Amino acid sequence: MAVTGDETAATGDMPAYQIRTPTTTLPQGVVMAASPGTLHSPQQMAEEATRKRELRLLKNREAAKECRRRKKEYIKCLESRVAVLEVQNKKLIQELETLKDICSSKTD
DNA sequence: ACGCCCCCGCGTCAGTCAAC
DNA sequence: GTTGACTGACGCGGGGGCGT
Repeated sequence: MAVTGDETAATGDMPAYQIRTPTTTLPQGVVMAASPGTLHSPQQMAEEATRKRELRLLKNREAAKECRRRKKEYIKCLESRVAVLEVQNKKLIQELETLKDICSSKTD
């Protein structure tokens, strides 16, 4: 089989594109937050909240892109597997017909 | 040229899950 | 309980095909 066949190997009921691998890398240019103990004024708190939100959106944006890429790959993989199985099915049907012919000619 | 429809990719939100 | 990663769902905008 040309397909990897690992879509159910690791997690049972989870599609391959859903298998979660830990990612700790941040997008370029992202700076981690200052520790909460260093914050003082309400303005600083608000700026920190805004910065955190922007960071979260940025990361989620990247995660969504990656998620869609994996999903497309997964679907592509399934489609090629379908193609392989269809060819295999045709061959088996053909073989069955041949065997039927042989059997019927013998009983005649 | 124009409107309409369909498809695709994107950004965002909300919910879930696992790790801590 | 909190946090971060992941993903389904939703809405939006752009591009292409098609009929008028």
